[in-house]
Amino acid sequence: MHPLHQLIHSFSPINEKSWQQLFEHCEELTIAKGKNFIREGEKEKYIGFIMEGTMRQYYSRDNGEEITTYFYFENNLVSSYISCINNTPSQITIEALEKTKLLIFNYSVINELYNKEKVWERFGRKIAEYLAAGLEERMVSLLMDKPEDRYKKLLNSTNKQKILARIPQHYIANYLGITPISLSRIRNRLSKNK
Amino acid sequence: MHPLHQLIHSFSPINEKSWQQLFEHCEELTIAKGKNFIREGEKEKYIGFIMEGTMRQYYSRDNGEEITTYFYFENNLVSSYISCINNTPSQITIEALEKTKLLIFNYSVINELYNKEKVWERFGRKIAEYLAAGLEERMVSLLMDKPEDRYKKLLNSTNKQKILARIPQHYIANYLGITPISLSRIRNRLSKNK
DNA sequence: CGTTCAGTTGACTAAGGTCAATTCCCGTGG
DNA sequence: CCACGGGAATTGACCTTAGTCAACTGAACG
Repeated sequence: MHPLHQLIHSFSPINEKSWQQLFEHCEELTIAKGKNFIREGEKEKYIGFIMEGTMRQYYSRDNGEEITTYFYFENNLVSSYISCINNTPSQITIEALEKTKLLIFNYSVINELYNKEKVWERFGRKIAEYLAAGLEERMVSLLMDKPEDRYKKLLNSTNKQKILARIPQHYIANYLGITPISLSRIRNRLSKNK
Repeated sequence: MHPLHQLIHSFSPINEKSWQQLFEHCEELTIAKGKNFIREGEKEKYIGFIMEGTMRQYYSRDNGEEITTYFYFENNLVSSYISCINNTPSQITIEALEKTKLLIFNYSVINELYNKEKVWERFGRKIAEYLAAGLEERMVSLLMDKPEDRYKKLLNSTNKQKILARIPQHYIANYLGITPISLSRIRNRLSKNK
């Protein structure tokens, strides 16, 4: 089973025939380190599935400062999901942190599948629910935990290895909502206290 | 058209017959000021639709401190959505800030409708997408904006009237991620600077 | 080698948190 | 109708912690 088919299947059982309807519209795309998959302001809506590589998603402030909000690894779906569902220009940019191989398809394809078959509609629901649950957890952590606690949680997360090994520290910092300098101090503090 | 039917219809067109399948499982419930609709740890999953009243949703810390994460008004759906979709005990409590009239139904009802009809599955998708978009916006604001900015955004929001008029300030404060004392100072600062 | 950029460290600033006292508001009961 | 009680909001003094700015180190890469 194709890894993307497998991922989709884990949300909503999709048989081979239905899967082909998506797969026939997929293309491969390789993005070099430092290049973008999706750019802020863009209207073309693509969904990507990471075969190999690492990406980061960020918002830009007026002054050009970048605020990282997410990291993606192998077997993750990447896209400016909000801009797809609201049909608005993307507010985010998604950049490859290493050379990244993607399987991509246009959002309009998935949208048509939503119309065609109930199992695809269910897939859309499950994905959105999964996303909402993740966002809620993240939001609550930002409200309830101190930066230091959030860093500790990250150290205990299942993605720990991947994140710490493959993501530069200053991106992790603003993913946690703090400055790189501050994260450096937190790490210093933690290493001394035990 | 029943106000709940109307709300559902705005997400996914649902005809009278389909609507009745939900409506026949609805009950009315009135909750007195200060009483809870949903309690932390609870497993029974109900969805409510506010006919009249105001509610607030909060998480509890170990030390008993409450962190308010959302407010609900007339025509809003209220529930521990995450616990419904993950089928886990609720982490949140939803409390009536005034005497509140609800129309309620069990999540299992909606879940069966998801199985029965595609239009209901679509409704589920749209609701989840709507929720995800709202959560993302909120999360980004917590990452990018200073508390003062978040308060200013609240002052410009469409819900401004409702929130400021009907919600005690100390709940607004921790909705913004700050202490009531801090919010008081921010208000003071803003009133002096113009 | 030197250039570059990530990460650390130090000195200082700013802003929110904490604790405590005070005032304000509002509903209740005498 | 007024006095009282209690919670909400404000204010002041002080503390803690993250932000800012700048200097320095060190590793990566041409």
